[in-house]
Amino acid sequence: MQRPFLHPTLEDVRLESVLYALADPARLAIVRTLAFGNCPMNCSTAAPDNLPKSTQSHHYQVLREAGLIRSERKGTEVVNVLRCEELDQKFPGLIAAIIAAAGRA
Amino acid sequence: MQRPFLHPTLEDVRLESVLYALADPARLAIVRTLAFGNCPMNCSTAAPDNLPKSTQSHHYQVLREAGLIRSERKGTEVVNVLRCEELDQKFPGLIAAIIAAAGRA
DNA sequence: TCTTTAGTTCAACATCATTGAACTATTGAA
DNA sequence: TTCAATAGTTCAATGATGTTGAACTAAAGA
Repeated sequence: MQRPFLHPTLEDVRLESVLYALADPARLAIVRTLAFGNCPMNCSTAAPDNLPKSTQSHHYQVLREAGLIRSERKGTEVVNVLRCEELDQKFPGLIAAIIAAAGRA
Repeated sequence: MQRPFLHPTLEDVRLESVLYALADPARLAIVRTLAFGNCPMNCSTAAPDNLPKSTQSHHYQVLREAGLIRSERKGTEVVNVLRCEELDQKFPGLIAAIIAAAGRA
């Protein structure tokens, strides 16, 4: 058994970390894919193509530690979901506005 | 006469750059101060205390190039305003959500 | 047990941020 | 005018971060 992932509590989620995490094009793309897919998705599926696995892994870690996603091991995969309801409770309208804004690029 | 500041057109403003600019605590503080002051404000006034001038200058450049603020020289000062109406046109609700979210920290 | 799959960790290198020191432009006073 | 003060800018050095190939691990399936 591998050690489980650590996720910040909603209280510990910081706005700066959320913005920082979403300021990267690859991570923003992952979040959009999770948002529109609205179901758990493994890492490679939600990530942009041609992104090296080690880079992918790093980006998921940043998203997780910022509190944007929740990850869980399922067999050989890691499945991820957006923590949107929680985040919207803490930062009303923020994630929705960012995802909408990302749609215009 | 010093060379004038360059500001991206609204069209050239990229979401990633906006998020990146606001992911820094000092820059977020500057933006909040400009938002609540709702009038042109010089650099030192809007910046957090004890921030070295060269660092300040760097942060204003990042905010300017991201399209968040508009700067103009007035005598020995540089006065800055938030480009909020413009930004809200391009990214509806985004800046408002971020400023509101920043208020809860 | 062996192989495949999916992801992680490590280490090296590249890129970027911070800031002291020197500089510039403008203003106001003498 | 000249001089000093004010407000920012630029440069260069250092420190902190991001990216990624290579080696590794854990689970699943043949």
